[in-house]
Amino acid sequence: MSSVKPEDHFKNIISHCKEYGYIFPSSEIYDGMSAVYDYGQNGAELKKNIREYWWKSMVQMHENIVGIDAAIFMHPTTWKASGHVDAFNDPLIDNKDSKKRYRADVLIEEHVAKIEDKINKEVEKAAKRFENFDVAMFRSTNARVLEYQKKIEEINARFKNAMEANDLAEVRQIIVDCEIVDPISGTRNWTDVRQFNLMFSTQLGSVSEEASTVYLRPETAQGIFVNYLNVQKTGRMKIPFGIAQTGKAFRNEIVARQFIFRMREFEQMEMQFFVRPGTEMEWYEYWKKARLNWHLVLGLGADKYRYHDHIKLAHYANAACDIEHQFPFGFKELEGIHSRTDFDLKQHEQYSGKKLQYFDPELNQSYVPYVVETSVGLDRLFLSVMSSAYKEEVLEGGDTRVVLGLPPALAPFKAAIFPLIKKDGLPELAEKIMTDLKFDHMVTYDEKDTVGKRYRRQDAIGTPYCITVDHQSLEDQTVTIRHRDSMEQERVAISQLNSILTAKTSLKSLLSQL
RNA sequence: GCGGAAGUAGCUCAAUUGGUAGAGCUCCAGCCUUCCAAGCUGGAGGUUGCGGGUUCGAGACCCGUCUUCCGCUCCA
Repeated sequence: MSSVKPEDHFKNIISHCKEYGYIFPSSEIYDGMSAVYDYGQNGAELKKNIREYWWKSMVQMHENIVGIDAAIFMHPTTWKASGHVDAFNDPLIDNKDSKKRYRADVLIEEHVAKIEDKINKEVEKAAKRFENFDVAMFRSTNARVLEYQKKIEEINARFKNAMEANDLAEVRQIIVDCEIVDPISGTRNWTDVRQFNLMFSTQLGSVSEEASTVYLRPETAQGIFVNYLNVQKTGRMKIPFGIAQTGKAFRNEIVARQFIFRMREFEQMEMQFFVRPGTEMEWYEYWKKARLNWHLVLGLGADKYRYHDHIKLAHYANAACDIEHQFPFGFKELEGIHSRTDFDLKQHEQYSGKKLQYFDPELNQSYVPYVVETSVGLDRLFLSVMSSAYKEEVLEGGDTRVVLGLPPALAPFKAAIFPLIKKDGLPELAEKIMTDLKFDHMVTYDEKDTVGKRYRRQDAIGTPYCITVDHQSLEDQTVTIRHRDSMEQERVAISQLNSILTAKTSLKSLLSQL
């Protein structure tokens, strides 16, 4: 480990990503876009390799999982059914003194809860005072309780009307009228209520009068749910089975930061596993384990991963956990495993009017399947790999090197091929080796500068092997192959290079450990 | 969104109280021929994030704006 401070460590990783063609700020010549990044020549390769590792581990390695590629545009009703139109619309309000931001609806709900507490206290007090206490009678007759109850109903009705009418000024007025104070500053110095719609919307249709509002999908999962029956029927899928998908999703985050950790445009890799109701917890446990193992096989360090079980569950889930990874800025969510019950399919049944059931021949009955979801952010995964792989080493003799210890199967280039010197026919032989290997492997060629410099350049982009052609190569058709991590060399026959690279750098080397 | 810090070459950073924008590394073309970044010669690369203002003169001072980092907040 280096002695670099954590915040510098993260900065260095970001700089390294830019300097070596992994990640650039988007539209940088126009000053960039907040929280939008572009993948460069090496980043695109690494990202593609991670995606492929995921896809093959899901689709190719499981006979009962198939992949789809749904459109980003979906029928607007999809998002009503999924709950995103409502749940993704948060009215927010700031307190000008404490500078804290709150969800306006939460403030009002908490205020209502406080009044309910008061009712309960009245009931408790009365219960102590009277024998043969009739709670229901007390609640329906006590003047003070009735007054509280009336207040609650008034507030709830006002709030409901305000939200339905999208009247944000009225929402603020409710907060003012209820004399709600900021718990921190204790003041009522509120800003206006503002609506943050976390879904991006756009217009479909070229003529504005005929155009309708569509959303850029905030998750890929719904593309799977709306196609669940198509895939089940045409693929003759038998429960339990899964549908996998990778693709872009979009969220208009209020605050999007920490490099590519939270972006407004990002790529998800999701798999929805359809199971018989009642068996979902077994499958939830199965995928929880399987997914952690998938991460561990990357070899970036077992201590960098941990589970985080959700206590507060989303509206659709009956169990949920995250796999967290230790990023330079702490343990953060990398992947989510959720038992989503039959919520989504039931919702789509209701909104579409189509039956989304499965006939189970073993049970001889039809049902809406339960769903266990695994959902991982590809960009986060990229950052987890990059930040774990980045090392600043101090070598014997005091000089330093920056090396990306990428898993060889994920590295953009599997090998670099060098002539030791740029004459005596060495470049010609090196280029011939290159030409032979490139049908099967991503390889690169370099003849500039001393060979030591070239090794370091490859270390910096994470190339696991460097193949050097020297004078001996011309005589006995052997070359040296130099290992990135140990910097050790061995001499091998040119004819063996292809199979060596296949054995060490193909995805099979990872998939076979699952 | 609020508070703090910052923005000068591809990267890391200089530039005295306001007085001609520089260095190292990288990169490119050669020379040299050596298995772990360090030899030699030459070269490219900047309206100092952007826009105003003060001044004889602004990289520096003032205002606005954009972007990034840290903290708060948010994350179905």
